[in-house]
Amino acid sequence: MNYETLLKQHQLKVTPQRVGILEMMDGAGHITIENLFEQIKKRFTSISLATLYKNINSMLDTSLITEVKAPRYKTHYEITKESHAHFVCTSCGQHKDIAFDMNTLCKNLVDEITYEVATTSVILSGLCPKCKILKKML
Amino acid sequence: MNYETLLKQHQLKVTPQRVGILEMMDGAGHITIENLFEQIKKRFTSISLATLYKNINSMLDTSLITEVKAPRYKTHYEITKESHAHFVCTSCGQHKDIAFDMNTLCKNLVDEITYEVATTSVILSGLCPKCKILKKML
DNA sequence: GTATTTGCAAATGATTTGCAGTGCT
DNA sequence: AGCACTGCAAATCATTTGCAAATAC
Repeated sequence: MNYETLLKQHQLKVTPQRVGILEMMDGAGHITIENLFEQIKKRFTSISLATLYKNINSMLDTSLITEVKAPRYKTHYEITKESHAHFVCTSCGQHKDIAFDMNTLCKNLVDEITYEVATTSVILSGLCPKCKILKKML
Repeated sequence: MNYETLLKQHQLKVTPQRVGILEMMDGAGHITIENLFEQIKKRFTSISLATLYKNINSMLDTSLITEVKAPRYKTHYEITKESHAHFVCTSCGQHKDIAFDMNTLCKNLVDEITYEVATTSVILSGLCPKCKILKKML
């Protein structure tokens, strides 16, 4: 993925900090502000948390990135991609993407004449395969 | 709905504050901490925000209530009920419940042998009928 | 009577803002 | 050059904690 192009497509100026944020977010899949700040400080020693928030907000405003707010967990951020569901493990906290046809869901869910669905977010939580096995061994 | 019974069923002591919180939450359908505090102060003049948070947390811990975290909106709380989706209007902020068969969704979404889905949350956002019409009139 | 809950004040955590200096196009 | 972005410090907003008095059971 070319992060510079991505930024320009969303009417945002290309700065090394922004490119770094996108690289790390993409590498992690989805990441919290806290983890993102820890990571990014390694490369940009003097980056400020305020800059991180400002950039996250600009990128949200232009829909370059998406917020994932799962019940009981800190907000995660990810580069906007195809409709998908999120699975959050209640034991290890792992977030995993799950293929999911959101368009079909919307058609079934909402009468399209009355509601106009723009964005959707599906969050499941429970036990991932690893934690399911670990729990049995206790 | 009998709030005292509901509290007892969830191993929580019955206090007037807790009953009041549940009444207001039930009346509103789903409500933010901020709005809940405004409302509840009218009846319990000296209630503290700390008490509100403590109670919200106890009720979450016992699953008496559920958190609804929609992207771009403040967290809402609701009394736990049947699986349903939420529709959030991006124009007026209205939250509306939508009937939704979550069990069927889960079966399709996740291979049940590997993942164990405990809770699900579906959030849609877009324009509600009222705002859709208003927008056309501009 | 004992354990839990309440309310207050203070602490902590998360996010935003203002402003001077710097960097992108 | 001009406007947007960065980094710092301070402000604001959200949530939690400790403790003494009050309340539930």
